Amino acid sequence: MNNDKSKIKVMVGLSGGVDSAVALALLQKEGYDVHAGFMRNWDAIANNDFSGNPTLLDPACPQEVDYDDALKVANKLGVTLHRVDFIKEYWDDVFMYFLAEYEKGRTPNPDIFCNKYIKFDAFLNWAKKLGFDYIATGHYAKKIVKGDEVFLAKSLDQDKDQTYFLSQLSKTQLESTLFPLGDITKTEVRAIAKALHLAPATKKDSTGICFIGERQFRDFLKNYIPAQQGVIVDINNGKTIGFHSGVYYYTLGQRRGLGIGGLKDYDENKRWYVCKKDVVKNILYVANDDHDAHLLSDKITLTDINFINGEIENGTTINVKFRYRQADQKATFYRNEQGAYLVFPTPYLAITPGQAAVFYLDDICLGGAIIADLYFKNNKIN
RNA sequence: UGGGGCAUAGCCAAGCGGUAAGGCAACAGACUUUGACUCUGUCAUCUCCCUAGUUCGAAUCUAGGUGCCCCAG
Repeated sequence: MNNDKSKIKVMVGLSGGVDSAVALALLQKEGYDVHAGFMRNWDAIANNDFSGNPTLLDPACPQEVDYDDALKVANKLGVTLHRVDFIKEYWDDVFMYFLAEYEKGRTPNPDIFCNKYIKFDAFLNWAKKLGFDYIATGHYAKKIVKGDEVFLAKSLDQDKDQTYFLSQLSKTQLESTLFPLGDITKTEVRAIAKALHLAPATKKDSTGICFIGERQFRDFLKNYIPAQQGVIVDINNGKTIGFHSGVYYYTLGQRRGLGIGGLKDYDENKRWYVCKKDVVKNILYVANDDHDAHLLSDKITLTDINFINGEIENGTTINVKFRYRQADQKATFYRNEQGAYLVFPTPYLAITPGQAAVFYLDDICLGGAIIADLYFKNNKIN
């Protein structure tokens, strides 16, 4: 059976981290004709990424450290490493969207669009042009093939499941992809990397926006969206209780960075949470309770609706994740002339416009959408 | 310029003679391929507005300053 797979050419996206390194090793072991591709999609200097960037003074650019790690892995496994840049594509298709969303007062999820437009589009097409049959990544997700149909499913390691970030993929994109880590745990991945003496075996998982990295977020945004000071208002009594440096920089449900504390006549044990952003008036509304009624919604409208295997029937109740690593919650999907929306059996807390609502039926990821407006008892609240 | 009250960390605040609670904020770390949430830790020592005194010992008592608040002008 190795003969069959040896004729299948797979381009593995190799990031320099453990996950993609092990993905590569596993596919190679299975007998595929594997190559590796290292992407560079962000140029900190060219993209004016200075403020809030902790790596500027590093002796070696972190991307080059990652490249070195990727190269070590490729060399260790005897695999050819290609290198490709999608800096323009990332800027145009992901980062412009990201900034436009923030300017509207929303909280976008760039990594979802990075997958949709870069890894599973620009990178996939690049690989196809080079004659590859598939791309593969180190995502924790399963691709399940049943006859002619292909499904996206949660990874075996439920704690690491990354289908949330893959919710905007099309069936076509999925068909050309392999997820070698879908059936193993993170612990096993680390163990395999160690056993094979792969350089990133003990490397810390990377976080922050994919391809950009860890940033002091508010300062990072200030490179592109200028600070505009304004007031912070208690949504429950309209009183000004503080000042912010720009409503754009905050997320609904956020607590940190408000600088409000020790106000008289308030419960001293309670913290303040962002519950509304008025971009036009530049007002940030907050509430003094993590369960304040103003944080609740019972219906949300959706844009960018994507069903991987065809749209579900109007009125179907499904499981939905509104943020990464959140427990699934019940919601009923509706679509009419006005658009699509979800209705909840009970009000949910701090749902954030711009983030993804991702649909599940058991372990199958049906697709997802982007959260538009929030409603509570039929009143728009965002 | 008569009377009364209060001055403790960025903010709120406990403490009532025995060697500075707690909360919020902030910061750091953990978690995390977005942004958040969450969790853990740190955070007053020529220290409790200043000065002098009483005392073995004072944030706590006394006197005098200084500042703020309230009532009466």
